[in-house]
This record gives sequence, C-alpha cells and structure tokens, in this order.
Amino acid sequence: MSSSRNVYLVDDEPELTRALTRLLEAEGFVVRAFDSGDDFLRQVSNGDAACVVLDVAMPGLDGLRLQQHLAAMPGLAIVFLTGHGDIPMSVQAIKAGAVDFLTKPVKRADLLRAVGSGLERAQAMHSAMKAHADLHARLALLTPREREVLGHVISGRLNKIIADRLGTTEHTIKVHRGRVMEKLAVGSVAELVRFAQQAGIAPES
Amino acid sequence: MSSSRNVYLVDDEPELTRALTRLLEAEGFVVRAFDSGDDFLRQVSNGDAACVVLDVAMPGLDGLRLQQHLAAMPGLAIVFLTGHGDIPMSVQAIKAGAVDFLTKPVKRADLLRAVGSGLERAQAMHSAMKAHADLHARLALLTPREREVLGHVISGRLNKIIADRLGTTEHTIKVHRGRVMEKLAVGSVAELVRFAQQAGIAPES
DNA sequence: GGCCGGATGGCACCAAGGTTCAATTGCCGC
DNA sequence: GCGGCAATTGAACCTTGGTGCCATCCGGCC
Repeated sequence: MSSSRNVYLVDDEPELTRALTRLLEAEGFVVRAFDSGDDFLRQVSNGDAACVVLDVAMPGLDGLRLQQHLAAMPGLAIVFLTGHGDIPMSVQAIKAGAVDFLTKPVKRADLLRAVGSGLERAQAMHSAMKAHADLHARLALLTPREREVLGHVISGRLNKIIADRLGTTEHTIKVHRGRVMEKLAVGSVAELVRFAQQAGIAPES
Repeated sequence: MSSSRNVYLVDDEPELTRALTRLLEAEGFVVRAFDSGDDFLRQVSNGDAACVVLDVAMPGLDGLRLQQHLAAMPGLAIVFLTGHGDIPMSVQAIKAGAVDFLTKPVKRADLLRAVGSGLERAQAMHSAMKAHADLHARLALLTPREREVLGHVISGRLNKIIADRLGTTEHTIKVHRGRVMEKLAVGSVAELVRFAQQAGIAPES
C-alpha cells in the first residue's frame, strides 16, 4: 500500500509555517497548514493517517490541550515544535504519546526524522483502528443472546454448562454457537478466541 | 499483596543522596544508595520490583546509558533527576521508558509522586514478567513434538489434519494433545489459545 | 544388555460438537 | 393483524474430541 504522506502544520507564525511547508513539500509530503488549534480542530477530518506538527505556545487552544483532544482521534501522531519549551512540558508531551518534542530553531534533519516516524506511527495506529472497527462491525451482527453465548464459549465452557447458566437447553446453545461462528466468519474455537481477544471481549464470568 | 517500597538511589553527590534518603525513608520507602552507575549495575540483583532514581550526569556510566542496560531488567522503573538536563535529553529518557524526568532542585511532592508511580509501574512490570516466566516454565515441560502439535491446535486445525501434516495418525495427535493440555494445566482449547497467546506462541503455519 | 522416556499405532468406547429438518413462541414495525 | 426476526425446542444423525489399555520402536544412559 502507498504510505500516507499527510502532514498537518499548526502554528500561529505565518512565516515559519510557510518555511516549513516549503521544506516538507520539497520532501514529498502533503502539507496543510492551520493557524490555530481551534481552527485545526474544526477542519480536521477523521479520515486518513497523518502527522501533526504542533506549536506548544499558541493563542487560544495551546498545543498540550489540543493533544488531549486529539487523543480521542486515532490515526494522528503528534510532533511538537516550540520556541519556549521547558523540560516538564516536554516530559508531559511525550508521556501523553507525542512522537517527539523539538525546539526552534529546528534542524531540518530532526524535523524530517520526527515527521517520518510520526507518519509511520500514525499509519500503524490507523490500521490498528480500522482492524478494530472491523471486528466491532462483525460483532454488531450478533444478537444479544449470541453475544452472551460467545462470552461463555471463549471461556471454554461446555455447551451443557452454558445451557445451564443461561437457563436453556444444550441444543439451543449449539444453534446459537453455530450462528456465532457463521456471523463472525471463523472456522474454529481457536479462531473465535483470538477474534474475541482482539475485539476486547471479556470471557463471561 | 504488600506493595514493594524499594527505592534505589544512584547519584554521585553524597549530600544530595543523604538528603533524599532521609526524605524517602521518612515516607516509608526502603532506600539503598549507590554512588555510580557501575556500582549500581554490579550490586543490583534482579529480584524485587523497585524504582530507580537516577542522576543523568555522572562520571563513568551516565544515566541514559545505564537506562539502556536496565531495559533488559524488567521490574525496575526509572525516574531521572538531574541538575543540568535539557529538552532532548528528557525526551530521549521518556521515550526510552522512564517514568519521569525531574530537575534539581526537586520539589518534595514531585519526587514522591514520581517515585510512587515508578513503584506502581515497576510492580506491574515485575508481575507481568513473573507471569511470563511462569508460562515459559510450563512450556518447557513440553517435548518438541508436543510443541509442534500445540502450534497446530491453537490454529484451530482438526486432529486428522494435524496428523496428516505431521505424517502420523489421528490417535497419536490425540495423545500428544492430551499431554499438552495436562502439562500446561488447561481445561479447554479456549484456555489453551489464551495461554499460547500470552506466551507469544505463533500458530503453526 | 537392560532401562526409560518419547513417539507411534490399534482398538474400543463415551462424551461433546455440529448439522439438518421441523416447529413454536413472543416482540416489533408496517 | 400480519410478516419477519430473535429465541427457543425436539429428534435424529454424523463427526470430533478425549480416554484407557496395550504394544512396538528407537535413542540415550547406566
């Protein structure tokens, strides 16, 4: 697959923005600039994977707060870039998941390295998210009862035990179980367990 | 369980070490001090969970390099403490897994918070490591053939298919499979799959 | 040579999983 | 109310899984 090359630039200094845009576009990145955090939040779509290059100190929504908003949006990796940063600030940013925390004036090589690994991470998160969404889409096909049965099956319980717990007969469980396997498109209990594990489904107590 | 309260102090300034020791011991931590990175590496045992408070700038082995050595030792969480740090240094430290990066003079509350969450993380890593070691100890009970069969079972293959692939009979597979379940102390395929997943065993192709 | 553990195989038996055909009940929306 | 879907149940039938007993073969070790 062709790797995404989207870079979003959020900075309130037009000169710097222009310079960085030129630099990054020269490297083949697809750059889009925003002059404030609010502006970015309004316009950004939750679509492709991208690397966000973010100034920390901006009027309005500052970089670290914007990061919190973006945490809910997978597929975006953040690289901070600031002129007046300090150590606690950088520590907080990285702990909160930023790819890097660069200081102005930034060396061209540093920026490119950070943006590169940011895009890498963004793509990884993005496809992980898509995979997760896929699992949940298939899960949504199940009826409530089937989900319940699924929970017991991945706990390794026998059909008769499940039937007992759910107050029904073994045969009924077999039917549900068969439908679960069919709807989730898995061919064995082993696959089912892996599916459930990836989808974050807890075994029924 | 009683939570570990071991704190290892690595700093080449005896005064600071003494002060921090008093401070931490007053809070109920069990403190042990070392005056160089080499010294620490020689004496530290790979036993309990602990939080290491580490100066970055020390003669001999510096903090960041020591961190690399300690990465191989799970159960240790690192809190950096330094007088002459800069942003790139802190970024590198946190990226490499440090719990926090504090600057001297450190506020008492900051240190205690960092050490507290360091110990928390150390314990989490420590028990995760023990669990992992446990899994591998049980895995070691399996004969090569049994491990092979395990790989196929967690792929969800039927006994007859496994027998075919391994060039033997279905009955033989059943016997191996039974022994695997017994040695790994699991009662169902579901448990077996979860066991293998946690132990990092890839399904047989 | 003799012993032991690992791997293999045959046979029999029972339990559990899985499918098909057929049917009933209850709820929801048109 | 009717059609459709979810949930349920029954019976019959076949496939798999799992166990026990017995037996053979091979390679390493005392």
